[in-house]
Amino acid sequence: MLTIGKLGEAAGVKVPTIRYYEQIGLLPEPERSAGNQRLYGDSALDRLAFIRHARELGFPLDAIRDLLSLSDEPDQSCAAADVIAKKQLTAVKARIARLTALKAELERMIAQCAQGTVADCRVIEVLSDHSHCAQDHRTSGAAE
Amino acid sequence: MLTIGKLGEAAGVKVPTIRYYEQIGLLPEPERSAGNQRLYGDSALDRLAFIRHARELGFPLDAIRDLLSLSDEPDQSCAAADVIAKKQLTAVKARIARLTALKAELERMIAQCAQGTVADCRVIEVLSDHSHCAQDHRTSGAAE
DNA sequence: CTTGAAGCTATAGCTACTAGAGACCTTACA
DNA sequence: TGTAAGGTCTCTAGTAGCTATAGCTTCAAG
Repeated sequence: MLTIGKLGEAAGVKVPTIRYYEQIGLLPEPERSAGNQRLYGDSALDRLAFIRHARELGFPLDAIRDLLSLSDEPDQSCAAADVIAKKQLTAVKARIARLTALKAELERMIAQCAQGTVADCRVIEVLSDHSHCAQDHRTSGAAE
Repeated sequence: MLTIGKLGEAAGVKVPTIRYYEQIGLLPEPERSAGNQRLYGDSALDRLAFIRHARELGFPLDAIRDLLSLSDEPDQSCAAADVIAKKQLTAVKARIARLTALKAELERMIAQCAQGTVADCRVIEVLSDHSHCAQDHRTSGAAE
């Protein structure tokens, strides 16, 4: 049996975050010790690790909730989980594309920024001029 | 003179967001019409475009505030702006690396997810197992 | 048996917006 | 000149996903 601190350490999740996940119903209420402290078994660790990795993959908590409900009822079709994963993959690809363009923009900004005064510095100028925009700059509004 | 709606359209920023930026002091209070509606000149458009692009580049509002204060006093050294941009570049690079690893993970998940029941589906298994983690998975905690 | 770390609840705060209510202004057209 | 549509006004509250604080209790080591 793990205390909340040990569980958090094992899963790489901060203690208040675990309590938050319990509060919003992502984690079930655990057993308590005689002194009212939470005690977790291995299944809680698995579940929390699942949540953590899904968060790192960019899944919103609602999607994670869906995925967990699938695993809680394992006779359902896999198609639903597959749909969620594919949707996330699309979003991840879009983010990579956008960040790559932004990286180029930042690099150009830094290259143009001589070590003079701000008056000579193009960082600000570059950022206020639309004509410098990278292509995908306007097709954004995605889940950030 | 632009109304707030035209300004938002020109800069690609929603109207409530402009009012929000004014509220937190990123934009100065503009002139008003006889009927108390905001009226903006070109300098407001430049400033808002700057903010928008900086946001898209991933700068937090605090960093943008710093950059704006630099451009408001253009005799200062450019070094500060350069430092901010470089810091952002590092963060952007890290995010790209992480997302690329995550993309591979999702692709493998989808490939492994046969169209059977969840019991056969490895989506959840992959996500709860640390040993499947990509390398940089643990070096995160970055600005998301 | 004491001390210090870890845990408890509850509430408030954070970033960067977004949405809604209900009133007012502006403009285009008849 | 009237009116109707749609833009704008202020204000408040809500969103996601946590994080921080206060003030208390419990646990484990020495």
